[in-house]
Amino acid sequence: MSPKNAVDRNGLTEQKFLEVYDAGTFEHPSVTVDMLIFTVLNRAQDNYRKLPDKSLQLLLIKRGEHPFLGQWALPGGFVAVSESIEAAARRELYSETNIDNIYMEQLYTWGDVNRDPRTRVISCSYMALVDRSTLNVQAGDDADEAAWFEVGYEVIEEFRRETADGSELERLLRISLSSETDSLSGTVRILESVQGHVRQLKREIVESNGIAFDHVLMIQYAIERLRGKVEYTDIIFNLMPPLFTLSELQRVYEIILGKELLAAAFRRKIADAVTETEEFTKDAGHRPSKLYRYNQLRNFMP
Amino acid sequence: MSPKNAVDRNGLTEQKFLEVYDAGTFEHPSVTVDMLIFTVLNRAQDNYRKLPDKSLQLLLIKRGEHPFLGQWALPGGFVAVSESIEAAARRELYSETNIDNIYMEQLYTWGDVNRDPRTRVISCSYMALVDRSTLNVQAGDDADEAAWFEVGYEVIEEFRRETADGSELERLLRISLSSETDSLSGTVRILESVQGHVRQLKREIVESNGIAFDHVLMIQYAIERLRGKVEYTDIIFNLMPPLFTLSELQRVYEIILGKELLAAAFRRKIADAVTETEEFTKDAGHRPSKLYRYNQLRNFMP
DNA sequence: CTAATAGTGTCTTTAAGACAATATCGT
DNA sequence: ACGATATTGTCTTAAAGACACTATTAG
Repeated sequence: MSPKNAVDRNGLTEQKFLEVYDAGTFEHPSVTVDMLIFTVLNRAQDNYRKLPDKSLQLLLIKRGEHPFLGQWALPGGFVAVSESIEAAARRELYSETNIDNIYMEQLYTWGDVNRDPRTRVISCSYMALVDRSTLNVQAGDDADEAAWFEVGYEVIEEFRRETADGSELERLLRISLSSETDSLSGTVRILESVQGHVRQLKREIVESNGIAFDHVLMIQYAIERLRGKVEYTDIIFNLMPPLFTLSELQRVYEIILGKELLAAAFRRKIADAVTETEEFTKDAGHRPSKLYRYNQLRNFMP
Repeated sequence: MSPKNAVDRNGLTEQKFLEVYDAGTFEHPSVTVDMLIFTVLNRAQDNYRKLPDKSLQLLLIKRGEHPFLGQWALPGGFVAVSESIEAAARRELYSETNIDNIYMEQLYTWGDVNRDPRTRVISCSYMALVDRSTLNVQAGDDADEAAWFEVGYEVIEEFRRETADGSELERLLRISLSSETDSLSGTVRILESVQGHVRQLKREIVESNGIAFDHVLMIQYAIERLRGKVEYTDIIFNLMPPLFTLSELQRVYEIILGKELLAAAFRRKIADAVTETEEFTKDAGHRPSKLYRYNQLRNFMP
């Protein structure tokens, strides 16, 4: 801080300045948080004694109000003036899950002028990763209807165009969300352009089916981030129960990355992220599998 | 959107709802953008015929008002209600540099309650990377004094602590900023904790010397992001002029990453990110070097 | 010639990919 | 024994690190 008696160009000391300062001089936007709460769920297999299939799930809330009445939206709410954004996010997260100790990270702040038809709303999106086994409560404290949706993510088109001073890559991504009762979907266009050496990226909604606001964009962004981070951080263990088999872990990697991995290489790679225990799975109808836990002592930054 | 005649739990149609909706019911925070504008500068060498040294530079503005009068701050300003956050960032960027086509990306939104002593201000930080050779204007349209600061970044301490249900890694990072006339510095503490399998990260200012607000945090975050992205994207070419030598490019990598690279391996690695031209450097006092340009056709996503 | 940087060749080390082979359970 | 998954071994391929060697200029 500057010395207490220093004066600014208007001849004010700091104390005088703060007294005079009027925060309400012009109109402010509203600020909200929107939560992307992901989990991994075991789906029972119809088949003989196969391993349970896993799926990535996202929590959505059915809107009981205008706008987008009846559509599904990310859980979220307003940031109070006396509350940090992160505190608001934690509050929302807790109100949906009733759990405290959950991994959460800020993703992106969405600031287009007309993203909310009511008024100017800026929304800061957060991603949370929960181990489903700790979630006994069926989410939703409030009267709102909440449900888990299985997430599908697919690149449906991708092509390059030449432009005046460079080129452009367009990708169309399809997000599909399905709960026990509802089936939603959306398409996002991502435009990456290079002009000279300057690269720019634009993201826009092509189509949104039952998903409120610009939340498809947020969902697409979150999945992209999750995919990216899974490769160079230990973020994935937030989705795992305390004890897990390497095959389970591999499956979670596979559903997030959207591709199959080779068991041998996979095991080599994550070897020092996990610690083996003395325990095994049982009654599986096949060879038991050793249980592992996350190795906390692993170096955070490689 | 829901059908036009649908009614919500208060029996309102969407049109009625929007008419009745009152945006000004409660107090809103202010929202600003803060710009981290980076450049690479050639510093002339005192020595015989050595290559010019390079340094990473950041643009700061000297505050002529309370609070933090006389200290240096990131350029930035309020987001108007009728303007997207990104537009506000572009506007600020243009007003400082007088250039239009600049690489810019959103970094993080800082939402602590007391980050600004005047009132509640939420700030969204953006990073911009400029090729210094296109910047003929000495930055700063407004009356404010602007200056480029050379950026230093150093890990000064790092240790692990065992806690109840896990462990904690504490790192102390020192940021130093020096212009022709001023020398600023700050220390940031980063605390990464693991409890069970849940990891959390906290960032706080230990000390800030001549740097206004919480801008040391923003600077530290930006450098971290820049370092990270330089390794898996082509972001670095935004800092390069249209034509450059591979040695120059390597030096820029080195100052950003804060470590030396081996020339042979480096050349192999970036081989398909660049295209060679027929031109060479001249009058260098040593063997001329071939000039390259950025290869736009490179696959954006590997 | 020398100082300085540019650029290449190649051997070693490490990591990733591919795939076969072996192990162990419930029925 | 069979179906299913678990786990290891090893050969191949690709990338990164290390370092020596050759090339080209100004003075």
